[in-house]
Amino acid sequence: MPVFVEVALPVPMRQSFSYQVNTEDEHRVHKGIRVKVPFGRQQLIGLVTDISNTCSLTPQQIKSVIEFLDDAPLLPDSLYKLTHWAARYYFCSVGQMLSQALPVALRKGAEVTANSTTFFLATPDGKSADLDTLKRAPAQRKVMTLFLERALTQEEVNALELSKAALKALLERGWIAKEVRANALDLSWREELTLGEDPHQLNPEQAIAVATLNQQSGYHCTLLEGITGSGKTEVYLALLESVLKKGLQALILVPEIGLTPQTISRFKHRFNVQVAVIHSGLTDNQRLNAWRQARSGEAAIIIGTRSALFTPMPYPGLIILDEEHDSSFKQQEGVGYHARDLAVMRGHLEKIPVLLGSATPSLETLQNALSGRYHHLSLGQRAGAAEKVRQGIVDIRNQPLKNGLSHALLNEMRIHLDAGNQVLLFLNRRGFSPALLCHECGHLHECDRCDAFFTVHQSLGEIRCHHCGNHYAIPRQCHQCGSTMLMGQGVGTEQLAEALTKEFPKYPVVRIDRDTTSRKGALEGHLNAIHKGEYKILVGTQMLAKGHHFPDVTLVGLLDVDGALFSADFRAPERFGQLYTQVSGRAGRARKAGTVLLQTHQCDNPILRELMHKGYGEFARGQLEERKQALLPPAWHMLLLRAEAHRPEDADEFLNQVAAILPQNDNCEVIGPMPAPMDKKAGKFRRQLMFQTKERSQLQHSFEVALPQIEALPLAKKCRWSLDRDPQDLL
DNA sequence: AGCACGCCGACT
DNA sequence: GTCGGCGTGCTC
Repeated sequence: MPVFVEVALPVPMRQSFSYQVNTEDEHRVHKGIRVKVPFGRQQLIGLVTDISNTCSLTPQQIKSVIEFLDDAPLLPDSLYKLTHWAARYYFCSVGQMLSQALPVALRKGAEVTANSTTFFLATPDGKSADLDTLKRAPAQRKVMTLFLERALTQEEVNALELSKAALKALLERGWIAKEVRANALDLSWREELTLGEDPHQLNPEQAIAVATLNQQSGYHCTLLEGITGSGKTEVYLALLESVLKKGLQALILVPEIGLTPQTISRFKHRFNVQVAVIHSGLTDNQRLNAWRQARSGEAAIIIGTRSALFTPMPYPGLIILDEEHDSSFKQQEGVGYHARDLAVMRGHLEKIPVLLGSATPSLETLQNALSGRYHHLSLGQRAGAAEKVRQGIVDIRNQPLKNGLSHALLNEMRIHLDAGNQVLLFLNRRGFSPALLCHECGHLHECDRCDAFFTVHQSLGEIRCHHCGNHYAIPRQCHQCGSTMLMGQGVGTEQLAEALTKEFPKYPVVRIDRDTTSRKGALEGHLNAIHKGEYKILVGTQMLAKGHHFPDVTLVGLLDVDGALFSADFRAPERFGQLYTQVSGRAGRARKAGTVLLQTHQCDNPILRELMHKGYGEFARGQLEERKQALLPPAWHMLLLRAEAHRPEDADEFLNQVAAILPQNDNCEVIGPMPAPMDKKAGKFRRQLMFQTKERSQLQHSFEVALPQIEALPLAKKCRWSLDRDPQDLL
């Protein structure tokens, strides 16, 4: 009987591919192993997802497996299940999901386990050599000094970026030698755990949290809500200790920006165990190495960003996701999976506890905590927002603005700068979409059919409601006061930094945003310069808010509050609340009193009032209620379809046909198609369609039925389209 | 995603 | 005359 296999390949197609297995290879076939197969004119490596004796394709269509790369499944059963679950949830193929989940090196055919490690070590000659003979070769001398301390692996040598030439010279001299040693698996940490430092004394709150969490067994998900500086990390460390003592591994996920050397060393110093670090900056081989350490069980702690979620652990014990509200946990391109949601599912499948930590929890997690699905623990909960900070609102209605800056703010800046302090200005560009605002009276143009604001589409000359699709031409006058001073566009960071340089020539300005920090190490460099006081005025986006401490900053200004509060993006107020809470905790942390100033046209805005006076907790609960009223996530479930075409009609027509396929009733609604807020990008026109349902299962079921029909539409091939389940932003 | 085929503009 | 631009189509 012939044997066929289904293979999940790393190609962006929602399907698997069938191959035949040659008779002599049949004994090598197992689910979950890697195979090399012919694919078009290329050869690819994929994972066997199924084995059967029948195949619906004709013999001419089918090709044979070229090679079997593994003897046993690559992933533990729980991760295999997680991948399948995620593929179904995000409406993609297992192959697409795996291409995110597996280290690139494994997709290129690397061995799963390293059998040997290459070491460089000092030879007896080298040890007895006189270093002074290297006086004229400082590079060699430096390298040699390192090797006299201990042997280094090839990996370490690469990571330290030692001079290749010096290394070669020393090898030729015979002072150091290369040695390949067979790997012995060292799992001693599972038998006896030693601490690198004494644990800190926990305060009563922390102790209660740790005790509560330690009582749990099997799957549990807990939200640890702890204000900035309340010592969440100390709770993590105490928890890790008890998990590691049981001989179990822990996975720690942190936001992209949070994986600093300081964070890593905090964990490394406490426990004498191997820590595998996984982040996007690693080379393919470094990443593979960390993955192997985790998979073998040698690494007791795995710490990483989003993609580290898929790291296998033979002895799983705990998953911690820090700053769970951070949007970097949601993948933005390709399969848009959310590491937080998948971490919870992984905890389920592995039967281990999951801990979500944040000072400003996402509404999704808050809802689960309030409904009892998750446990809820609090640290340092105080009434009101950060008390030590002076909060102020600058009403900028009808005020002359200089590049987005009011007189009041400029004056305050001057006071703080002249006192020798630093000033931090935030421009919340992310999630920015212009509402139509009257600069004279502060009136915001609102949709007559929804409780939502219009979004300005400068290129189309129209204003449009992104909740119902209602649209009009851009009005020339304010509907409330008749003024013609209508604003639709804000200022950018670049323009602002330029203006500030002119306004305060004595005080150097630095701009921190995606553009100025894209180069590797650029952010670190800027931050160091800020700490040294080389810059006095700091201009930036959210990037600056996260986890960085600037002890000399005493004034924080938020300029684009209106944009954040009235964006077409329904998550904008939530994000603003998180940002505001973070920066309030930032200003004047060291002995110096801090001030936070908000510029807004809406100084009576209830959201703003609530946030400033009652703090994030109350604010977030209010927001949750609003989402329920508006049938938005997390109350309802959302799937966003984006389409892009050279001709806007194609994208529109395609989405119209999709809309006709999708069910619409009391529990399901379809909104759009409508232009994406950034409707024209690189000469292509972008349109989007929202599908929302009351129940999660309903979205799953309805769309599983609709998807084959959508793919069969002739227009589906004419435009580039993609799906985003639980979208983070609609922009 | 790759990779090939295919059909139009500025260069040795 | 061709090199190369990227539109379109296919991959078990």
